[in-house]
Amino acid sequence: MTPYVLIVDDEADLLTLVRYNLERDGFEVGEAVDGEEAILMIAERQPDLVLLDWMLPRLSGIEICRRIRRSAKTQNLPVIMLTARGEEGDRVRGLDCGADDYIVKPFSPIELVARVRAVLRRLRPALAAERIEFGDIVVDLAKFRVSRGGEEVHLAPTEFRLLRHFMEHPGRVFSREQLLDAVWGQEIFVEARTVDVHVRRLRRTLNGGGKRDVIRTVRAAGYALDEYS
Amino acid sequence: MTPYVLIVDDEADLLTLVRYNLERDGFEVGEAVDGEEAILMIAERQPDLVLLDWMLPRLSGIEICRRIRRSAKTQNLPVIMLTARGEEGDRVRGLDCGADDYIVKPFSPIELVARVRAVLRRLRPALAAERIEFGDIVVDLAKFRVSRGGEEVHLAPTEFRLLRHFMEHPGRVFSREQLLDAVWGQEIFVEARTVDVHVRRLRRTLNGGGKRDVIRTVRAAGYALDEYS
DNA sequence: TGCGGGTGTCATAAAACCGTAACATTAACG
DNA sequence: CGTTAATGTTACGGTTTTATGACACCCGCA
Repeated sequence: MTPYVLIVDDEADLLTLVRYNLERDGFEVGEAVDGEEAILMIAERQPDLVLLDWMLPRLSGIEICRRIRRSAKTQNLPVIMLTARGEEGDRVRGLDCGADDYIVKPFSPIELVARVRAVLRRLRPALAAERIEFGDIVVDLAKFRVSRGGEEVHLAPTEFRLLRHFMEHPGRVFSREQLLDAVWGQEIFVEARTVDVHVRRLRRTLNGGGKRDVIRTVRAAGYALDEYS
Repeated sequence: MTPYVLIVDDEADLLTLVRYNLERDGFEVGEAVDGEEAILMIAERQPDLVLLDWMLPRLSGIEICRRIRRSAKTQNLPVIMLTARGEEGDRVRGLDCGADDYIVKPFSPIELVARVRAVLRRLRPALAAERIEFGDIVVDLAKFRVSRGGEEVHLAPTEFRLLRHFMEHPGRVFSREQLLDAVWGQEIFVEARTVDVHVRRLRRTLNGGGKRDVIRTVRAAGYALDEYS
């Protein structure tokens, strides 16, 4: 199911940022702050993909990458390198040592997730699910398309993420605060009631034409995708 | 679909160069650094064509080629040999062992791609697609020509590559960063917003005469070829 | 050296989207 | 029923994102 991504970096801020964005996009995330910890964590539980900082204390990113490639168990483990701008010249070396892609810092969250997905799609097609279905609703993550009953509907970005989050956890109830965290972001400060408005908008576009309401309101608790008809 | 080419060479620089040029021209690329790895990779996933260095550690190129020809599964797998200047005398032996073509190093990227295409065209006509169609748009990769509704349109080089990239992944949404990588190249540093301008130019020439816009803007995500009318 | 297409960047216009508050409605509970 | 808290709905100003036009630079070529 949800792919497990290990991120190796010594900057706490970056770890937080990456973790946040990957989790928001439905990945499970592990963290390591240096090369040795990374090696241990990989041995303990093999990730589906490793995000590797170029410059690391103890073991350099390159060295870790080499080790990963050397071990039979992890030979095909997808690796993406993170390099600071100015180290771009090292790109060739990075790819040489067996990385599957590289990302130049600073990067946008969108780019990060896109690349992780791209690499997974290339190397672990089964993991990079690009389509979620629930009843007569289909969300295509690669094409950013949503349809209900075969009919295409247009969602604004926030509605899209909100729906996706619901569809990734069908039936589960989320409080407004949880939704704010998952869909908006943790550092963001918006009124909890704002969620109501977006749920409303989502309902309007999704239930257009008198279709059954797919979002269930749980009084004093939050909202959920409604499992039953 | 996009042909999958396996390069077998022990020089990292050459691998990178070839990969870069093939990918830029719409091929999918796999790499192996020695003969044994090549054999394993071929067994795992059969390529549509193999680029084989003559001089290789472990198993020589010739030996790999023989093995490829010996196995029933890979008997008809197209093979192109790479030979260093001075080894040309070996050409006969190379072709004897069953290679379909050979290229003398150093070679130009253009020559490489041209030969790969030529061999594919001869042996796997269906794969050497030099033409991509999408709706009423036709892109001729060999002639660098584009037409819409039978009418020829002129695209600048960048617009051409941009359109080609979209047409190779119809419907899929690409972020500006992904497009920069795929269309401009990974070493290039240009503003992400520049993509907007080229999309604009592509739209203008492609939609001339009030035709339907074929490029879909996905707010906060990127652009895609629009699949539906 | 002048010309002309091709590119990248910027400034500004236009569009889409978002958050909030205010008011309406509903559900729970006595 | 009546009260109260929670949710639904709407409208609107402000913000973010994209579209567009203009411009300067580069490069190949006459």
